[in-house]
Amino acid sequence: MKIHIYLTMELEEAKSKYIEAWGSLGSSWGVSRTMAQVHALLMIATDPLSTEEIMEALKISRGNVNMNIRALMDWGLADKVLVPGERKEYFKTDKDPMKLAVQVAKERKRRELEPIIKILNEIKTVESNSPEAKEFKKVNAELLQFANQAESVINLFITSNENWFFKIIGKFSSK
Amino acid sequence: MKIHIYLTMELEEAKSKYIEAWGSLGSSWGVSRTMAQVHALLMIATDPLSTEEIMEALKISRGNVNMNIRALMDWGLADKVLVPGERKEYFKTDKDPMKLAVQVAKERKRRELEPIIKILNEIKTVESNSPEAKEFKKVNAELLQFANQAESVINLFITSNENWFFKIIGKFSSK
DNA sequence: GTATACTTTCAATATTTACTGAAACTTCTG
DNA sequence: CAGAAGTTTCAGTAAATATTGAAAGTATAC
Repeated sequence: MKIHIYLTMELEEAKSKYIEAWGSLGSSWGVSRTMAQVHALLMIATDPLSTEEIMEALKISRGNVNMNIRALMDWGLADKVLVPGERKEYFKTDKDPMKLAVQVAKERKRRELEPIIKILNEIKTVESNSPEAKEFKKVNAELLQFANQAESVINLFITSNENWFFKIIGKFSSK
Repeated sequence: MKIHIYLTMELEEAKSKYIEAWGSLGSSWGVSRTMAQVHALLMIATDPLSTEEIMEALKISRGNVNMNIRALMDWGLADKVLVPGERKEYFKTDKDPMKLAVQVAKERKRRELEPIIKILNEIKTVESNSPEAKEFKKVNAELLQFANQAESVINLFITSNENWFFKIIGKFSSK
């Protein structure tokens, strides 16, 4: 029995670490800390969780859980699960990191990359007679080219199912 | 003359748009808005700029310029330029977007990906007798594998010079 | 050495962003 | 339809982050 308790503690500690790490990483994939923590919690939960369970696990308010769950659903990172006979709503997330990554790539492309490509294309039309303007256009064109290349990499990543993407990369990186 | 003025205005407008867009994109590559704006300004400047010029262009304080320039140098995104006979310091950035991207990838790998890989490896050692712990370990292992794959993609990108990376991708994405 | 021309630092402040909690709203159930 | 069980909203507040500006620090020139 003693051993059992010890193991449970260990697991709990590992879980907190996991949630904490995921939370602090959150800002790097363009997501708030709490949103990432809720996501982490869903990642490691064996079953879908209710609002109450999330509240308790992360010590955050009902409103906060609701807002962040909604944001996660908006990103396509969490789903509502309805248990027959139950009135409460439960939430789950896909546990496959690859699917998560594809989803994040998709959303960020739409939210960040596409708007800047649009602006760079608009700027392309600026008149350029002065040397200063010429230089500016050149920098702009290079950045636009780069952004387009980045977009095609992301598209490749999004459309490639499973880890086909990584297999390709693996082949080349060993050279 | 009238035309000249018009063209100048156009260019100035394009420049502001560029700086603004780059600034709002900033947060997505893990950099503050002002830091990204300073960077944008250096990107489109024909010559290295002094602290005063940056202050004036972006309407920000001396201390703010100093801090953000330092952060950019810390990221390897800006360099000090000393003009012989001049006491003032000037700053420039590399105008090649590919070099910028490599630099950002390098820094973010170090600051974000590596720490989480470290934590995931630590967590891997948790004892797992209960089914719950087994499930947790499985999720953890999958994420670790994914993180390692991501790291090798980034490494490939960092070590590949010029757009060798994109040439490879291009070959496959056309399939 | 000291006057000058700058750069750096940092406490105070402003701005932005996230969180709470309670009230309003929406089902469902008998 | 009334009440119960649950969800959503949002004004107020708390926390985190960024910015200023002035004082302290540094280097150069004379």
